[in-house]
Parts: sequence; structure tokens; C-alpha cells
Amino acid sequence: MYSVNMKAEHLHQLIWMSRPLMQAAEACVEAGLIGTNLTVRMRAVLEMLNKYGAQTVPEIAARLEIKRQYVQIMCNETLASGFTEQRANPRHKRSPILALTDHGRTLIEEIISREMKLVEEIGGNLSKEDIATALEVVLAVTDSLKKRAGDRE
Amino acid sequence: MYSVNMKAEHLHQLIWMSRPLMQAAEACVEAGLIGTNLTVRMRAVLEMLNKYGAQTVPEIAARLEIKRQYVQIMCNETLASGFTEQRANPRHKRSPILALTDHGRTLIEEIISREMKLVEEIGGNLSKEDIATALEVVLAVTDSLKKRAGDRE
DNA sequence: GTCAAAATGACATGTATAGTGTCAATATGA
DNA sequence: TCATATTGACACTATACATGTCATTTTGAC
Repeated sequence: MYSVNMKAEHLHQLIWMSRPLMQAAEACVEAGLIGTNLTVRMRAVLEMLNKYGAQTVPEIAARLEIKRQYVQIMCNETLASGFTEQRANPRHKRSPILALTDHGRTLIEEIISREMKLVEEIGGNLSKEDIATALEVVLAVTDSLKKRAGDRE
Repeated sequence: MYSVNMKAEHLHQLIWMSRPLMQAAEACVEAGLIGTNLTVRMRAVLEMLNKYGAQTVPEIAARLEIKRQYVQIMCNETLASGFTEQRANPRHKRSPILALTDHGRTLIEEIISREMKLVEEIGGNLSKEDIATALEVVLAVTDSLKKRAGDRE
């Protein structure tokens, strides 16, 4: 049937649009960081701290799904630049809690607010139903792909 | 309004699902390449040759939107592995046309066919309308983001 | 036909974003 | 208390590109 092939073809296209989409999104984020002394990976740390509160490096790594050794480097950069500071961790003396400084908080909130404004502009032409549908499809597809990637006979 | 925020939030989520989606898709492709002597980047070359016919390295690079110097390396690997061969190029004597060998063609067609079957399985639960909607949204969003990335005051 | 400009392959080097492995110090929990 | 786990720090590796350069054609404008 023609429609069956169209469906698979659209899905195929959708899956492989993920790369251009990601690249375009990252380029936007990067462009928005010009002028600040933030890098994209430092921004990711600040975003986690802003969204989920002060936390340890391994916690941030778990949320970002990146190995803690690399996240450690990212976090150290935010410390060196004064966007974050260490606080005593009552639960673990060797693993201090990373917290936003006032400077860091102000900056990340402004950046996220600007990004959100951009997202709203982009969503201008699109209906909220279509966006919700798109998100559901993408979530379902990602989930399916993740399940299939592991088990190969 | 609540719904306005939900819309932006869904769109935000959709945009940032692009990375997990891409990673999951690439993991699947990689898993499907086990046993063949193909790498992901060699697969990309064969796919272009299969889809658009025999062509030169710079042409492949343009289609993949990757610098020709890197594509040259990818193509040389496919040559070394016997998946492709060089043919005289009447239009340019220094730039031979890269063509699939029988072996290469058989292999890439089988791989793509298996991948398409997987896509169809994944699409099983989803309606063709929703998939079409998702693709339209993603295309529109990518387009918007690409336009915004460049022009910053 | 000539000649400057562009295209091409080859090679060397650089960079961003991670993954992997290891170690010592310390913390935790049975 | 003591085996086990966690953490920070550091070194090394890997992937997927980008960048720059060079010599060799090739092309196109005149």
C-alpha cells in the first residue's frame, strides 16, 4: 500500500531530522551565549542547578547522563569563573554541594528567559495540539529505538 | 495563561529531545552494522551512492554537508574495503566517480531494508496522521531555529 | 590558445565532546 | 570494624568533525 510506505518514510525522515534539529538548537544556544563568559557545557551545569537546586557533581552527571569525570571538569570551570560555589555537604564530606552564586543565578535565569522567549516566538505559527502530538510521537519513537538498540540476536 | 506556557514547554521539550532521539537512532544503526565490516561513516557514503547514484567525493560531501576533506577519508575507507570502486569521470579527470561494487550494493540495500523494517515496526503503534504532523512541526522548528542562529545583534 | 582562478586529492594539525581507566582519600553500611 | 562504594583528580583514548596547506589538474574567460 502506498500509504504504508508514506508512513514509514515520514517516520524515517522524522528520525533523521533529529540531527539537523539538534545542530540548529545548539547553534542558537551558542549564539545566545556570546558576550557572557559561559560555554555551552558550563551552561548545562548552571541549568541543572537552577532547575533542580544545589547538588553534587555526581548528581548533575546522572541528570545529564554524562560520565561524572567529564561533568567534574565542566563544574570546575563554573567554579573557576565564579558562577558557582561549593558548600559543605552534610551527607558526604568529600563531595561538596555545588550551588549557584548570585552572579551565576542572575546570568542563567536571564539566558533561559531569553531562550524561552525565542521558543515562544518559534511556536507562534504552530498549534499547541500539533506541538503536543509531535512531542508524544518523538517520545514514543525515542523510547522504541532505545529498546531496540540493545537487544540484537 | 497556563496553556501558553504549556505550549512553550512542550516545544522546549520537543527541541531538546532531538539529542536523545539522535543518539538512540545512531545506536540502532551501529547495532545493525555489527557483523558487516561497515562503520557508520562508511554506511553514510554507501547510502548516498545507493540513493543518488555514482558520484564524486565533493558531491557526496555537499549532500552530507560535511567538509570534503573528511568525506574523502570516509570514501577511501569504502574503497579499501571493496564496497566501492573508482570509475573514470568524463567531466573531471582528477576526480573519479565513486560507484558501488556489487558487494557494496548488496550490503547497503540489505542494511537499509532491515532499517526500514525496523522503522515500520516502530511506527506500528503510531497513526500516520500523527507522524505526518510531527514531521511538519519538526521541519518548521528546525527551519525557524536555523534562521535565528545566524542573526544576532 | 593562454592564463588566472577554481577544484581536487592528499596530508597534517587542531578542536570539541565525550568515554575509559586508575588512584588515593574518604565515606558508608552491614 | 572493615569490606565496599563514592568521590575528585588526573591521564589517556576515541570519535567526528573543522581548518589549513600543497601540488596537481581542470576550467573558463578572454
